[in-house]
Amino acid sequence: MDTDFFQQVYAVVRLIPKGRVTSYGAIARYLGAAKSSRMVGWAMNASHGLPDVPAHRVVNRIGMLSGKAHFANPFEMQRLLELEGVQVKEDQIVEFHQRFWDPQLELN
DNA sequence: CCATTGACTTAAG
DNA sequence: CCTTAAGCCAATG
Repeated sequence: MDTDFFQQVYAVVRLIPKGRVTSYGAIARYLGAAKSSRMVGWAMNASHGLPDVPAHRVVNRIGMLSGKAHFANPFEMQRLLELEGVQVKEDQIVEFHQRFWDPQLELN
């Protein structure tokens, strides 16, 4: 389980800076599985109960809160984001292009 | 074992 | 940005 794909996803998600967000595809690309963005989503689905995996900082490529329905309640994801200073309007992250954090570029 | 599903992405129109 | 279509692959039925 050490080099599990899921574990790698969690490792990257934990590195997302507060107030920044990234996409499933960006994470998948960073892990060398560019075409497996869906599996990143699966990993997040399994991340429930893990101590510090900020799943709310991971959205789809246009900054929409596609995973909000999978939280305890659909408002939790938006609430957590706004708590970190990320503004959300109509289930979409405001100024998404600015807020976007690409592990491939920023983590290096 | 085959079929369907899905917290996705890209390309084309 | 919307729609349609196709690719992707683990999990589930």
